[in-house]
Amino acid sequence: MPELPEVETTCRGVRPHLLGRKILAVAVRERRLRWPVDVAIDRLPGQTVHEVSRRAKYLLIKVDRGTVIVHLGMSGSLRLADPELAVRKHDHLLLQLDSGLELRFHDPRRFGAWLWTAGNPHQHRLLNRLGPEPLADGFNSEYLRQCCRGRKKSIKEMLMDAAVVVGVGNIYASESLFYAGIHPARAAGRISKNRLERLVESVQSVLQQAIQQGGTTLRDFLREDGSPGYFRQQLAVYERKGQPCPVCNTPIAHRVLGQRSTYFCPKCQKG
DNA sequence: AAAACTACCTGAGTGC
DNA sequence: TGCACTCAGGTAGTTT
Repeated sequence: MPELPEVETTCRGVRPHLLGRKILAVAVRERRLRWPVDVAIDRLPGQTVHEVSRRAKYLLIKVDRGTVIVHLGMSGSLRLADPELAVRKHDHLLLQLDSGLELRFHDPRRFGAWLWTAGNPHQHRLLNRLGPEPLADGFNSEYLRQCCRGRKKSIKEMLMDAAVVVGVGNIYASESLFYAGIHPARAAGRISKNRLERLVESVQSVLQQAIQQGGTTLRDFLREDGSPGYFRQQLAVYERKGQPCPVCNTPIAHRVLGQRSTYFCPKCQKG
């Protein structure tokens, strides 16, 4: 589930527990994540955390000799736990801190990642071709128009393309298009400037509201203290097939787009 | 260049 | 109760 709001929530949640803390010990209980856990992670003990930030859906934890790059994948979550607490199934990685707490990475599907770079993390091959942050100035209607010009791909797939804009996954793509009144299957190149402008605003307001609610918990996502995100209650269309549109009461429709479940209101999102 | 599709993995839910 | 099956939030990599 983790899309931008969930990763941002995690980032804000773990940051105060990590900043300035020294890592005392590391236990890699399962190395087989999306890629094998980088062996540099085993050498974290003794290093101090200097910065915790987010780029796209990646968490960046800067320590003495480089940066840990964490991705939550589809089912990952980070949690601060009392080390005495029993380790759960799928707790793949444990970082013992000098505060007495332990950072635990839990990821049933193992699509997450723990990578390392000694240099500038933004130059890392997984990060250096990413599009702008949706909540930054670089993501605006003029930019989006350039991206969409001449493209036949659906606007929803476009929003989910990290080279166009980062952090917008399957849930927030459907939600944003609903608020912009744009049909998710519409060819990206055939949307007017005004409507793209409205889409930029929708993406930003949906993400901001989701961050305020601590993200969306559908199945796996939990915050650093184990609590869920509360944005699920605010979802207008996602996973609401057949239920009334919050605006016009028309039953929400569902179809597959780019092999992903897509939800929309057939009346509010005609064009 | 862009679009289409595959792969990675576990668990929840459904239908027989 | 059990088995077979489908589906799920991400995204790099390969093929068309």
